[in-house]
Amino acid sequence: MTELSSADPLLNGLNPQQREAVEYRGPALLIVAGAGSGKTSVLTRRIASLIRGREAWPSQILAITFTNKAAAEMRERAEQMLGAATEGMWISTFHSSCVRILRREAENFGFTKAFTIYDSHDSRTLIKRLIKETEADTYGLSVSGVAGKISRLKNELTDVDSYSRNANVNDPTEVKFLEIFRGYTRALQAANAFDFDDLIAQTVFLFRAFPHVADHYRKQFRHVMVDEYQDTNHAQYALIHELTRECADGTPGGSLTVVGDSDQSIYAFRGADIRNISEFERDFKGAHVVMLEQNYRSTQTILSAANSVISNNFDRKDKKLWTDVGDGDLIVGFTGYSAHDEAQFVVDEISALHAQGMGYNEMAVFYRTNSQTRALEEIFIRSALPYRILGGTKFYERAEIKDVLGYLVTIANPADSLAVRRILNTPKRGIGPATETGLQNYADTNQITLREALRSADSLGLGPKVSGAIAKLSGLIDEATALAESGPVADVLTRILEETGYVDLLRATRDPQDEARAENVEELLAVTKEFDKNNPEGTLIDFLTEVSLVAAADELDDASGTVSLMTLHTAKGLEYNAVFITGVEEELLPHRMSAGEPGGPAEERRLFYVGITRARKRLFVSLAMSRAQFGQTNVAMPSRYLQEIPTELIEWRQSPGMANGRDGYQSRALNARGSRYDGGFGSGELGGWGSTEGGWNSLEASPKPKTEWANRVTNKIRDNGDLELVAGDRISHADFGEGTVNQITGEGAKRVAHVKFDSAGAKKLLIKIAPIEKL
DNA sequence: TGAGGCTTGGTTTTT
DNA sequence: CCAAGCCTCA
Repeated sequence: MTELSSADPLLNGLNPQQREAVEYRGPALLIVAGAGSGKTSVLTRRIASLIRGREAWPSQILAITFTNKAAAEMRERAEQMLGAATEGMWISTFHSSCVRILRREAENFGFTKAFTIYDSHDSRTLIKRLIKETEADTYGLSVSGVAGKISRLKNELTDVDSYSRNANVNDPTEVKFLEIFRGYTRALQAANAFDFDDLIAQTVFLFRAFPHVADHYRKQFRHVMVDEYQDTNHAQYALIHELTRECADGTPGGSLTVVGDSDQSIYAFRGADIRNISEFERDFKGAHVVMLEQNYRSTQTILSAANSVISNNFDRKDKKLWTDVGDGDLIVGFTGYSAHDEAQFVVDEISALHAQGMGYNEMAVFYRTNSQTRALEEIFIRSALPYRILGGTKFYERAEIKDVLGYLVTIANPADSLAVRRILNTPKRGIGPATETGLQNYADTNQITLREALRSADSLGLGPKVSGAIAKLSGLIDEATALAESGPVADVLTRILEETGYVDLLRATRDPQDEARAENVEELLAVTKEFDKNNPEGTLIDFLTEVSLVAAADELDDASGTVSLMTLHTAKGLEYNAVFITGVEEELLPHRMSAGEPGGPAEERRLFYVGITRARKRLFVSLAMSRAQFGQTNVAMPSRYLQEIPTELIEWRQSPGMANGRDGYQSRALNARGSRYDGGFGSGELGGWGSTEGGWNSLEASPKPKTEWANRVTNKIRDNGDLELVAGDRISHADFGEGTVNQITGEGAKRVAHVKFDSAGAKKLLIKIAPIEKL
């Protein structure tokens, strides 16, 4: 081991803990990296110091991240330090590392290196067909239920055989599920395809089944580093274990460095197991732990709020983020009357910050659920503020893109019948479901693939028109396959588009959205050209791999000059000068679905924590008093997490407890220590929030909301609380006039009156807040 | 084969 | 309320 002098530029500007994280040498190292503590910098410097100190060759480094973006960032930073010496390093995501290994080793276990990667949509399509075939829906099995269960099992490394060994054969539903699981596994194998979860799980199975193969990679990767370790699921954990295990010939496993922050674990619902990090020291005996607590991102005010919130999670290693940049501004809180009112606040503050010189791309708005974008978008558009929404429908998930990719997949992997089915009648060429079934049956009886069956269309006794169409399609595939042998991907795609007329057909329709679809396809063509340019040696398979594993078409370009809107989940790993966290309400944050689950509220708290710690300088938290959801307007309660921010750190523009505009007034109830809010929709009571002046109840005295948008929702929010209504009652509504109650549904605060109005028709009203009177 | 009506379900989702 | 998917009918 080479001693690094303290003048080493690699250690410049590092604090003692960071330095230790770079310099420590041993079999296992856990870097507990709080938000904004410079972990990427530490990780890349650690790599650089291994190379510079001649402790490792580049090819012995394996650095694993979860996202392409994180991998790209790490590679870029490593290149800045090491230049060409980074060549040969594996710096990539879990999934692409596994694909790389699987492509090399696929022939060991019944796949070819041309295998397809099924995304979750492909999986569902397949499962849907299996459910239909086995009539499993009559057993209460749904596509999403089965897909979710299969995914969970794979993440736990349970394959069909081990599942069947423990299955309860007396439970017909379980037997049915097993049948589908088996069919699904067979179909993937027959199609020479892996789903996302397989990529990890099959690599683990490969290593376990072929120790000499595993040894090869163990000997290659002497230094394994894993980022965001708190988000690893069991399969990923096992993969890391397998990679760093001792070889059969006694060669010790490589050194393992993991970086993570259990306070930022927000993917438990996807199988991430927080114990992987919290029990790291138990798993890897002699592991060394370094804690990075100094934060280089946020003001002390923001960090104090974050610390205070997260400290409410028990069962965590205590750590306190701190900074030496000073307190900065107070957090600003706002309570809107409605989601639109809240959005108006966000927009107003963004305009003000922009007027003070902050760029739009330095600001971001976070929310818990995608459906919250609607109100925000409306106000952003109306205010002409530039914005973009991250996440949402991904480019490669669009139907038109998947159609076109179906051709490329068919060419690259002829065994993939799912892809063949997709393109069979796309664009329309008269090959209907009956023909498809006929072809599939023919393929099954003759033990050939669907692709091969297309060549025998003549012997199927189909009409001349259909046979001709199949022959033409088959010819096109052959032709394009030949082209793909040597030619660039763009040429293959161009030929397909020409022969099928796909884009022209889209342009010819009257649906205005088809123009956008045509543009998307042309965008894809541009992507292939770009790929060809960047990868002169790249094959069609390489292209498809990249496409499958790149999520959103790299949405991040920070120079765009727009405000970014995204979910709290998407926000992880990002940072902005100003951050708005919206919808900080019970039922939303924590979300109603997770509030009852074990560990749910704690994970939601971490989500809030992640949101808070994204902010560098300014943090805004906002909520609405009423929120429309599923067509109904519900009373919303401030989130329990709001109370966990110390009073003195928030300046309320309009506080939840008292929104009547008296300057300087702050709800004592809101920030009072120990006054735990435990009410909810079902409780029928307002809980601890209203103790000063009745919480939401006092709102009738409020001044009119400042935005005209608020008028869209009734601004006379009142509390009819215990107003008793029964079917047959006559009522009067402020907007709809008089009517008769037909029935009452729901309970407590959620009681809904179904009213037939004399002139306004039938309406459903939330009794608690509707502006109604019993006549 | 496509349009339109009906049902259903509606957290989050790095790959 | 509202989007996606399914079914039905011309």
